[in-house]
Amino acid sequence: MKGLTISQVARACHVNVETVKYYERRELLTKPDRNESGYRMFSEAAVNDVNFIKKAQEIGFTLNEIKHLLAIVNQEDYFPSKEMYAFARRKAEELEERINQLESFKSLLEQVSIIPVHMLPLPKQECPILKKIKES
Amino acid sequence: MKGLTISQVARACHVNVETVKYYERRELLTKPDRNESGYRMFSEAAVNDVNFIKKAQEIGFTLNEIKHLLAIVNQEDYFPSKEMYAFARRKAEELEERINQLESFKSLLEQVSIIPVHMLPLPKQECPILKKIKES
DNA sequence: GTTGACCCGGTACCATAGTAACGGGTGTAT
DNA sequence: ATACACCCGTTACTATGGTACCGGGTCAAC
Repeated sequence: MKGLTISQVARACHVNVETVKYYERRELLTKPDRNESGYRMFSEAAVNDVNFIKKAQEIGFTLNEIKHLLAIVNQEDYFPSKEMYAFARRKAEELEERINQLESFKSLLEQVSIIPVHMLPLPKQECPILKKIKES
Repeated sequence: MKGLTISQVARACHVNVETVKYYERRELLTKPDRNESGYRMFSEAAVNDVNFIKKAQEIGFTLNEIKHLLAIVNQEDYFPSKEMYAFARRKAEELEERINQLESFKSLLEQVSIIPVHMLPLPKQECPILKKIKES
């Protein structure tokens, strides 16, 4: 019964041992095999799973959403369901909105961050950063 | 001593009374005046402040960042400092990265969400959504 | 045979951003 | 005068995503 110990998985994924345990508790990772001493022995797949979780998080999925994704993925004879496509459309719309919001604020930040220093000080009520936040 | 009660402020800003108290505790709102009975009496400015906080949150500032912003704003003779411009540039760069990340994922979601249903099922290992997350 | 690095489960703790509930006071309308 | 909506401060609780610590077991090297 060979495999990776929890700290090997953690190191491979640049996460904490406790985080791997946590994902197992949250049922994002399936219960690994145990050796004679009760040590978790993970397959290589677990490394992929953890990396997957971390990437999905960066994109903005919550752990619950990721669990949902993984549940779909881990079905036997999986194929992308209507559910999955609906989920994709919903997420795309969410992202659209979010991107527009960030874009408009980003361009504001860019504008204000190139105001030459010799033009300072500006009166308080004209601070473009704060003005923009108020309008947004 | 007139002004707005906490629930008037809360209603005007579409937030919970507890949230206003919470912002006061977190020192995002300055301590309001009190009437004879110890009731908070807020100025109209408090409504603007809460709205400001909510908008800044949507953009992605944390309450601590917002507190920092407000501290700068509330200085007498405020003018946009080098600090503020540096902050703007830093935030703009962060947003740039974040936007690119979201953009690439959004376009992927859009692509996959229009795959005609009659083309299903796809084999598991080709699910474009999950593939993309793995690559991202 | 003991040191040091690892493992176990369990529990407690952290930050963030609130929300809910407590017991008791206030204010107004009927 | 009593109902009802509001206010007070304090404390506890929620969810999310972890981290840290505990006492004790395991294992490989020296």
